[in-house]
Amino acid sequence: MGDARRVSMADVAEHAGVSGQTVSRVVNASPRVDPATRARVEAAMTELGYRPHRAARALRTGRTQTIGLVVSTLANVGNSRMLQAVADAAAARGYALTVVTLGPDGIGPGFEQLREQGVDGVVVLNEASALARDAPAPLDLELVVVDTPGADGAAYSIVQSDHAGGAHQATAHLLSLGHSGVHLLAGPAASFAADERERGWREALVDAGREVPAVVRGDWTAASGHSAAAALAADPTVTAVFAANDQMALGAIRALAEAGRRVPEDVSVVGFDDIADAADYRPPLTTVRQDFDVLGVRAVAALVDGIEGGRRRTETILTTLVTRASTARRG
Amino acid sequence: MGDARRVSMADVAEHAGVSGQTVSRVVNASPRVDPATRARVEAAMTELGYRPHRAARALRTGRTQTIGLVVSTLANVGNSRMLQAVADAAAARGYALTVVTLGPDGIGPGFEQLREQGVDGVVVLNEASALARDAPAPLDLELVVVDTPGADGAAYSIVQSDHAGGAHQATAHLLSLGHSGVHLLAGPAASFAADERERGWREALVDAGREVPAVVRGDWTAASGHSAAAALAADPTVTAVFAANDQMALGAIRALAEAGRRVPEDVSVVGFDDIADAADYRPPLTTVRQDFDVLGVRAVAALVDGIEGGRRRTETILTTLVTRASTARRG
DNA sequence: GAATGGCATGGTAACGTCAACATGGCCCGA
DNA sequence: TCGGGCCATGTTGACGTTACCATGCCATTC
Repeated sequence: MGDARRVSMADVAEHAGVSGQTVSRVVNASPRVDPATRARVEAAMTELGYRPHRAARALRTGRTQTIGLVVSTLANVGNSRMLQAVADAAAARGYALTVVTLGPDGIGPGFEQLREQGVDGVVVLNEASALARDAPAPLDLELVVVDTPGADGAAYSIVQSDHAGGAHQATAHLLSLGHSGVHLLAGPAASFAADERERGWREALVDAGREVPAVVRGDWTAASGHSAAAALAADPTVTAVFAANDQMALGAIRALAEAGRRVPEDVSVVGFDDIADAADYRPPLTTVRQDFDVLGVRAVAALVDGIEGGRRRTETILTTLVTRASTARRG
Repeated sequence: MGDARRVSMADVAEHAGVSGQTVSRVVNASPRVDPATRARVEAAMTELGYRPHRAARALRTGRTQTIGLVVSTLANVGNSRMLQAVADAAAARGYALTVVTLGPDGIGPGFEQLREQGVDGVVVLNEASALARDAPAPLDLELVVVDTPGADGAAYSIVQSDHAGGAHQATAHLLSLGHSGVHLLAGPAASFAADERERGWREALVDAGREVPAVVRGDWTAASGHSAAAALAADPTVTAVFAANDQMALGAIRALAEAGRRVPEDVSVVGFDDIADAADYRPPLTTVRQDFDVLGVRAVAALVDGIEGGRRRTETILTTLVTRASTARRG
C-alpha cells in the first residue's frame, strides 16, 4: 500500500489536456470555464478519483474550512445534543468540526490547541464563566459563544436559548395549577444558563406577587439534584419544584420519593431541556424544551457569516413548555 | 485585524541567526542540534510567539496529525462518553479529533468526508452493521472499530467491552438472587454490542440449566424500552429483567410501574453501561459498568500504533457489575 | 478593415514546512 | 602531519493549491 501517490490537480490537468489552473477553476466553480472544457475536466476527475488536498489549499488560502468546538463536558446531555447539531450543521456547509474538551486549566489551552490547528472559527458551549475568567477574548479567532452574557460590542456572536422565558413559563404553569409558591433547584452559580433560568423563575414569582424562597443549587448532575433536593423534600410546605435541568429533576424526584412524597400528588416537578429520557421518567417529566438542532444551525451560521466578514450578532431561540404527568393541580 | 502575517520558521530563523532548517530540527526535537543553539532558537520562538503551521507540515509530510471519529448518533449516552474519552486521549497524544455523524446514506459519505480532510486514521463507534453493509473496507485509511465482530485477518484493529461477560455476570447475579428465569430486553438486531449481550445472557441461562425465554427488542432509547417491556410487565411469571442498556431499563421500569409491579419487590431489573443518571433512577439501577475512558484510550492507542506502522490487534475491556437497589432476592 | 473589448485559458510564483544532500570545522588515529 | 569521519548547520527543492498577470482568439463597432 501507499506507493500509489495521490491524484493531484496536475494529473487531472494532463489527463484532460488543460492546465492546472483550469482544473482549479472547475473545482472552485468559477464561471469562466467553457462548458465543454468543464465537462472534460469533470470526467477526468471522476476517472482518476481526484480529491482536492485540503492541506495544500489551506496553505495557499489561509483557510482550513474547519471549525472548532470547545466544550467542558459531554456528560451533560444538552452538550451532547448541541455537539451533534453543530457537527451536522458544519458538515452541511462544508466545514469539518474539531472537538476539544476542557481540561482543568480552563479554556486557554483549548483555544491554543485550536489556533495551532488553524481552525477558521470556534463555537464555545456553555463556558461563559471559564471564558470570562481565562481568555483575553482571542480577537484573532472568529468566535460564537453559546449561552453567555451579552457584553455590548462584544467581539463575538452569541446564540442562546430563551432560558429566562422558559423558566418564567414553567413557573407560571406551576402557579396556574394552584401552587402558592415554587421552589428552585438551580444550576451552578457560574453558569449563564443557570442564572437566566433563575431570573425567569424569580420574575414569574414577583409578577404573581409571591414570595421568592431561598434557592438550592446543584451542578446539573442527577446526583447533585438528589442531594440538593433533600432539604426541599423534607419541608412539607414545598409543593412545587422547578429544577434547572432534567437530570437534576430526576435526582429531585428520587429525593422526594425517599421522603415519602409522591409526584405529582404531593409535589409537582418541572425540568428543563426535554432530553429524550425525560418522557420515561416516573412520572414522565413536564419540562421546557430547548431546540438544540436550531441552536446548532444558528451557531454555525453565525460563525460562518463571521468568517466571511459578516457582522456579529445575538440570537435567541425560543423554548416550549412540554406538559407531562409530573405536574398536577394543587389539592 | 489580520494584516499581521503569521510568524513562520523563517522569521524565527532570522531572529535567532540560524537557518530555517535548524529551527525545524528544534521543533521536531532532533538530537543533532547544539544545546546553545537550541536554547537560542527556543527563545526566539517564545519571543515571536511562533506556532508551527499544521497545514504546511501536512502538505510536506502527508500526515495531518488528525484522527476522525465516525458515530451514528450522540443521543445514546454511551456514544457521548466514548466521544469524550476519544477526544481526550487524542489530545493527549497530540492529535486533533474531527467528528462526523452518519447521515441516512450509511458510512460511505462519512469516510469520504474524512478522507478528503486527510485524517491519518479513523475510529468507528458502534457501526458494525453499517460498516459491514456499506464499506468495502477502505484499506487506504487506518481504522479502529469499536464493538464490531472480529473478522480474522481484518484490516483494522478492534476495541470492545466484554459485553458477553458483563451480560453473563448480570444474568448470573439475578439467578443467584433466586429468580428462576431472566428475561432479556435486547438492543437492536443489527448491533454487535446487542448481540454479544444477548449471547452472554443466553449462555448464563444455559449454564444454569434454565429455559431461554423469547427476547423482546428495543433500539437503545428509553421510549423503546418502555413499549417493548409492556409485554413483560403484563406477564406475572416475569420476575427478573435484564435490559441491554440503562436507558431501556428506565423505560422498562416505567412500564412495570404502570402495570402495578414494584421494582425490586416484584421484579428485579438490571441495566448495562452505568451511565451517570443510573444511580438516581428510582430505584437506583443495578447495572454493568463499561469503562469508557479506558475504551477511548485504547482505541486511540491502537489507532496511533497502526498509523506508525504497528500491527492490528483486538482488545477487550472488562466490565464490572454494580449492585444497587433495583435487584432483590426473590420471595 | 482595424481597433476594442470580453472571454477562455495558460504560466509563474508563493504559501510554510521538511527531506535530502552539501559544507565546513574539529577530533582522532596512523 | 595528514586523511577520514563525525557533528552541527546550511542550501535547495518539492508537497498541491490558488492569486495574479499574460496571452490569444473571436465578435463587435465605426
